[in-house]
Amino acid sequence: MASPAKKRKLKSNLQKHISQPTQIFHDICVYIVPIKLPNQRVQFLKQLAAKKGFPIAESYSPKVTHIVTAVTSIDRIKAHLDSENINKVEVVSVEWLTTSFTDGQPTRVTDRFRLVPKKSLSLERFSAFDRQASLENNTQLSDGSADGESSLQLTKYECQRVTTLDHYNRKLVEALELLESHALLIGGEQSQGRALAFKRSSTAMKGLPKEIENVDEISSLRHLGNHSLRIIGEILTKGYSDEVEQIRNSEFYKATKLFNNIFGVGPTTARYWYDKGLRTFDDLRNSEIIKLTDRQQSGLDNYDELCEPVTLEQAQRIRDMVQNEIDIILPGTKSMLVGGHRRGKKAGHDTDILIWHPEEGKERGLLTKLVDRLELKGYIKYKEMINIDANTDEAFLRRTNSRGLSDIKEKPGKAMDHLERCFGIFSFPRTLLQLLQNDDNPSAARRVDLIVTPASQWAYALVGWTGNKQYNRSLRLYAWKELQINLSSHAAFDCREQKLLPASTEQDIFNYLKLTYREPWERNC
DNA sequence: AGGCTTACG
DNA sequence: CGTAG
DNA sequence: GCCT
Repeated sequence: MASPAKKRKLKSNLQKHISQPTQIFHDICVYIVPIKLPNQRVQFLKQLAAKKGFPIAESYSPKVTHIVTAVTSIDRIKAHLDSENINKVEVVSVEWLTTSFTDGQPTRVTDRFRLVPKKSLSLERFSAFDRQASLENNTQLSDGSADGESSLQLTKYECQRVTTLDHYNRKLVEALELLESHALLIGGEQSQGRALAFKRSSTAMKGLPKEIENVDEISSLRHLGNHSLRIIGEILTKGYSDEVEQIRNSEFYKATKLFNNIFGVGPTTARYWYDKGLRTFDDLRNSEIIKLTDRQQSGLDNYDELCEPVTLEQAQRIRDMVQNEIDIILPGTKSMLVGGHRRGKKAGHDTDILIWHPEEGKERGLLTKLVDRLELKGYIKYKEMINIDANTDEAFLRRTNSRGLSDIKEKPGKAMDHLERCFGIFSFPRTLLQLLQNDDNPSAARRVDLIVTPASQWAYALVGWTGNKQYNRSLRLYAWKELQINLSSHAAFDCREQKLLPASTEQDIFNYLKLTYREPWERNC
């Protein structure tokens, strides 16, 4: 235990300018739980407490009388303190501390400040989370506001909450997504993480049950830190963010974003071209130093048509056409729209079709035949085939093992040369309606993904290909971190039990993962 | 200070 | 490096 | 960038 004098010495540059308290409240001892509070905020509160004469404990001990926390679950506090024995201690919100500072003395603890167990949240979109959070006996911080509205809370993982296409903070989400996209374009090891953090703040905003009017409403929410809150605050107060607009209008962002929109061009290539001084598509076409890959050339050639939104009706027509073909090739084969359209999007950037046969193994060789037929009909402008062979299952288990777990004896994989996926640029005749709107062009180029799955992997393929991307990332991270389950779009492997988890429905997978089932349209993170 | 989804060409 | 949810 |  360091003495107060020693501590003050350690933090001398922080605290030397702080005046001595006029009185010290010896009958209390405050412990600030350093969870969910930015360290800066914790330090600030501690300084203020010292100044105001509030004894602060550096760690939890029996002498503590008030536990101050920004978290909303009593159980999380118990877990953090590794002690159930906090019954005689007041567990209060940060608001209690700040109110006490304002009063100049410890404020009487009322329910307004306590972490109170409460069953039903008033807002439907959080009620599903409540059920999920039954792992952590649900409690909620009462904010005591006059209108009686409950305080907001966010789950650790996006897959634990409902996120729909409709939400209340479009402007804020748009800004945060732009920052994410900018971070990706800048690139570098550091930026990947920053991009993910901005993505998480944006999905956090999508998950909120109402339009935010003041930063204070969300300042203690998970995933919203200094930077995101600053941007949000700016937009709330003056309608826009200087930082965001500066990026949006920058030459770097405009050019790299444009290049990155080309099918086959990722952030690295976009940045490389930008560094070479290129800014427009004409620059690309006229450049003698730039060599386009076949994929990129096709992406550039079809750029305008690929930018046209794919309506649900168009996607359904494409699926119908595919279904007609597979009915001929192998009767009994089924197909369905997945991707954004299954999540309820009315306009997507591509079409994803999942194909399978109820009888395991019958699907072998199907994709090659299907693509051959589509090619003969002239529907395919560009394609890439992705092969999943017998080694895949082995590879899956190898990777699983390399995450630090023991070897697996039994290898379930059996040899099957099995084409799993075809992605490319297809071309379809436009409908009469489309022709009326597009003067000359009789056909429309569309990004299409065809995915063939064995029946045994259908549920995993369905979850994976329904997405969205962020939902999948959160689901897989959650599965691994919380349950030591390795999840992919083929299977799930439980590393504790050392066994694959067979699933025939999406619900089976949610059950394995101890998650509340989410409808596809609730997975729009 | 480390981690950030997973699997394919 | 790129593709996909 | 944000969480642990």
